[in-house]
Amino acid sequence: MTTVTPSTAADRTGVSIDTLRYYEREGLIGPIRRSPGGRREYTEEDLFWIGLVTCFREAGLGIADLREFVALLRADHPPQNRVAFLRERRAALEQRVAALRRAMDVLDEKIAYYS
Amino acid sequence: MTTVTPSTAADRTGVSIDTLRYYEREGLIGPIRRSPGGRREYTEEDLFWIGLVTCFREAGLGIADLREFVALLRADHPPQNRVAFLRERRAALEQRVAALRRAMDVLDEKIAYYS
DNA sequence: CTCGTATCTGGAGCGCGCTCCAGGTCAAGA
DNA sequence: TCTTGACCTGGAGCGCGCTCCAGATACGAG
Repeated sequence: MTTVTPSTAADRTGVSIDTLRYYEREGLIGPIRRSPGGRREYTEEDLFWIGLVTCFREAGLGIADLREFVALLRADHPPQNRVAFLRERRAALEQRVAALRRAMDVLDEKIAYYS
Repeated sequence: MTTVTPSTAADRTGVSIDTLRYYEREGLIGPIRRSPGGRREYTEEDLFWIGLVTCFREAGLGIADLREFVALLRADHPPQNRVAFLRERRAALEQRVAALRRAMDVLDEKIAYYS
């Protein structure tokens, strides 16, 4: 399996090495495989997963949310609450979109007023 | 002019008294008028403005952004950059909406997969 | 006037999400 | 072999946005 060094992983995901280690400590990614010498070796799957985490972070989900999300999506988890949890998260994101729309409406009004 | 005590202002805006004072210190609201004894007296305009600030905070704008926003909207400001600034903020909010949509798409995919 | 509650100020403390640092290890090139 | 630079760990530090606290003052009800 072809793997990649920490600095390359950082370059390719846009996430700093420190943050990658932080995410791993927090259980959001990995655990990442190690070389005989103890260095991390990121697989393509790892990079993909980091992309998912980044996507959710950019959407404003907190570390604790993501930890729960990860735990739920890891294959070994009993699937019972999965869909409910996912729907709940989706609804929360919709709330955030609504808040953004309200703010944008205010801005539009001000823009119209000053134009 | 009818005014309102700090605790009433907090109740009506949903913002804690401490946070109201914090916002005032940071220049996001007020300065709030004082009674002879030194207590704050919030006018209806103050409450309305607090609502605006809250709206933007909920949309994820930072304190520094809001300070700039407030400075720009306060009547005495030269109007030259106003509209540009507002449009810029609007674009930033649109970016955030886009990030949320990406995350929601991922969730939808997972929901479909597990349903 | 007294009591109790609300409010005042300045400043400390906190949770989050990184970010940085010291001191040491590993590994590729000259 | 020696040097150089990427990487390791554990832990400290930081900026943000509150939130809480101590000690003092204001003020309405009885």
